[in-house]
Amino acid sequence: MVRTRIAPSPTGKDVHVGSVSTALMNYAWAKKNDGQFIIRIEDTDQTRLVPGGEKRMLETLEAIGLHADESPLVGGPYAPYRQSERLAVYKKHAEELVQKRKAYYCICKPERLDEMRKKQQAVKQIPKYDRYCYFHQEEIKNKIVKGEKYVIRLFIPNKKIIFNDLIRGQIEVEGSNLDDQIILKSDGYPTYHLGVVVDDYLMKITHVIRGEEWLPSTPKHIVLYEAFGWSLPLFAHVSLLRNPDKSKLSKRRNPVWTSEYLEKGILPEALLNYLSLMGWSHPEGKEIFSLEEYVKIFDIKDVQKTAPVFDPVKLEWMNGEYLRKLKVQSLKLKVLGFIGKNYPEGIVEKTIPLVQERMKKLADYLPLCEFFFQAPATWQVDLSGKKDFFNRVVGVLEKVNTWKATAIGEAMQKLAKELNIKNSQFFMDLRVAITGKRISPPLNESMEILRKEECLERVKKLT
RNA sequence: GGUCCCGUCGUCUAGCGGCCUAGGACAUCUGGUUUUCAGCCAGAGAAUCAGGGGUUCGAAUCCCCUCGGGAUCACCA
Repeated sequence: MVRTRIAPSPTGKDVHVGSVSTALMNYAWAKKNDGQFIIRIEDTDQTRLVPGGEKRMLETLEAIGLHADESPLVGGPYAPYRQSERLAVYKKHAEELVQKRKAYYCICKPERLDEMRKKQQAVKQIPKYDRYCYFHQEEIKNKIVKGEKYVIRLFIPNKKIIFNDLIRGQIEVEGSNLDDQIILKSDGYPTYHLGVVVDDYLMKITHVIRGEEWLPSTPKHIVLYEAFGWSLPLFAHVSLLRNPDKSKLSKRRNPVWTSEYLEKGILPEALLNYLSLMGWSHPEGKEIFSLEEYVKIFDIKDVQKTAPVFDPVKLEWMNGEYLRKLKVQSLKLKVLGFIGKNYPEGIVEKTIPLVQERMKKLADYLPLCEFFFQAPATWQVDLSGKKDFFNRVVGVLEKVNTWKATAIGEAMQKLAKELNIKNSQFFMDLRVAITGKRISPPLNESMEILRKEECLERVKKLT
């Protein structure tokens, strides 16, 4: 049975797209193998919690279609799925390690540790705890009994730690390069290291697929697994999404919160499709495919080691492809949902065919179609000297009886010829008169939708 | 700085010792369609496969070194 998980921390306003990227792989791997995909909230840092962050995160994940089989929302056999509700579990396990002499109490003050680190760095040594408390455990225990605050540290043995990564192969690290990690904080909360290891084990996670940033701490986790006497899950460390300057994707260079993309009218399907192409490619070279298809053919072993640059331009291209494939009815509903209920459905529906292939994201609709709902108040071209011209236009338009795009077009073409004005010039002036803009959906069709009276009114305004 | 990871067009990638005078996609540029903008169609430029050494009849593909980039070193995750 395959069980995967993502373990986000609610320390931001929403899910990071990078998290969605690894979530997608976890989801795909679980589903491909008829397993379960789990969401566990790692909220053990009380100082960095963002109110509402967890809720938004879970909602967004759900909204884009990455449904969890077990999570704080849907529950599951290993509940609770929120670490702050599992404190007793971690404490018990930490104490167990102390009993086994694999971990020890420490009451060293942060000031002393800081000073020590500074000294070590000054002589270019690896900053490491000096194990003072390890060598004075009995004395320390007495102080703790009397109420002294303490943490629990993991004892890192002096030996080579070797593990296999599904994506990167065998990785070796010397234990002597590692610091004795704090696994239980003085506030009783576990640190990440204890939390993940205990929960991944108890929740029977088989594949730990997570960001590359965790690679350096994986040896510490291995030590923990060994200290508990537990067998290891399989590890797969996925490369981090990058900014154009190759640094880790950050809000300075790109929107990083998933909701920021959804709010621009990027479709969840397109986002997932694009993200799936970061560090992985379809065996047939296809670029557009469904989540369902991805799940079927995804394989961890095909995941690339290099860290990809996240390209919002290609994302938008792909989103445009998705938009163009939609049925008018379905695009209409999406546009309506996006722009709000104040716009008349009938007109939105009629305008969709005119703009569908011009849109890259839902947010492109309104700038293109605003004029259908509101007469222009400003004009992108100065039309003040063209009163005579517009008078002629009004005269001809008034005589158009069947108000259809073709009839309007023919009448206007004829007038252009009569006036000896180039089509491009003629229609640009008319376009700006009707829409206010130099760029618009096809004019004749737009005028048809707008109705005769409305068009006449707009043109007359310029006479 | 220590440790670990990575290195094919601007970007995402294909490539798994001969099919590579390195393929596709986005972006860019040119032409066509045209009443603007898109879209669509056709085409172009763009990678000494980071560099240097090996191994081999043969290397983008295997090995070594150098360089470059990134991640990480907290009572943060």
